[in-house]
Amino acid sequence: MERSKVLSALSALAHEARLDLVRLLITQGNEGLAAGDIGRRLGLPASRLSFHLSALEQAGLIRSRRVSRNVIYTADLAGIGGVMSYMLADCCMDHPEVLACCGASARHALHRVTEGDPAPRDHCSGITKT
Amino acid sequence: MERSKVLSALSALAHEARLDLVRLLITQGNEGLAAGDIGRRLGLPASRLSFHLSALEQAGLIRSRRVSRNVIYTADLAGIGGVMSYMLADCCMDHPEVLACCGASARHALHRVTEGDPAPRDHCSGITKT
DNA sequence: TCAATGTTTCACGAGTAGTTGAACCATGGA
DNA sequence: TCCATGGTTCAACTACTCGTGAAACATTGA
Repeated sequence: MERSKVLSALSALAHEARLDLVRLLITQGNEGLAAGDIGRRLGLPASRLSFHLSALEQAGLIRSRRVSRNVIYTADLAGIGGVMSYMLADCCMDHPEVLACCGASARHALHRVTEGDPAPRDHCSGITKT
Repeated sequence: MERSKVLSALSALAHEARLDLVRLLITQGNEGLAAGDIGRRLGLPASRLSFHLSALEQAGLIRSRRVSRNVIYTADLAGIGGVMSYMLADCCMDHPEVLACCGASARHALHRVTEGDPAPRDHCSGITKT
């Protein structure tokens, strides 16, 4: 993934409403959610919602399709994953101490390869900060 | 990690110079780098550099310590990891398709548990986007 | 104490992002 | 064709961020 795409994605994510939007859409899976439903759930007025949705779509984090009168939005999982991958691998160089914080997620990523060694998600707060 | 901290971290990262800064500092490990050296390496004027460094420090992504005349900056690996962890787990709900994009990083996180199945980092671009 | 070096802070102007409400476009049903 | 509904775009304003250069501060050595 190109650097400029990552930057625009980070910039898109760096907003409370848009982070909520991504989170909500991820929970909705491929089915997605109509713009109106999103606005009702998040309590956003239509024009602002549309503004934020187009910012996220521009950044490659969500997708849209028209279904009758509704516009259905879905999370672009590959786009989101690409940003995370860039951050972890290209920016953080897969630094062990950074990745340790994502331990739980990493386990999911490997389809629960391991069973022992809990290494809880909030492990980060206990990391030595020399 | 709190939501507001994640937002300020994302906002801090959403800038070319600051992403470079984090990347550079991560490669320098605990030893870190003096502000002046950073400026020389990245070709940033002192005032701009200081501005960006303090933004990153405020966001909990880097740390500083004074050593004689120099101010040494280091990456705050726990802070960075915390943001990544929040994004993967709390925002993306550990969604398998998102995590699949971080496959290589995930493997590192598990201390090279697996040896086979390369699953290259740019796997994301090949993910089915239904 | 003074000068040199390293770094931060400040004031300013330019550009960009965010919010709001109204107007507009697209679609489907009467 | 007309109206209602669902979304988007626009204009205007505010607020914030960025970059620049000059000034200020901190530390060290002479």
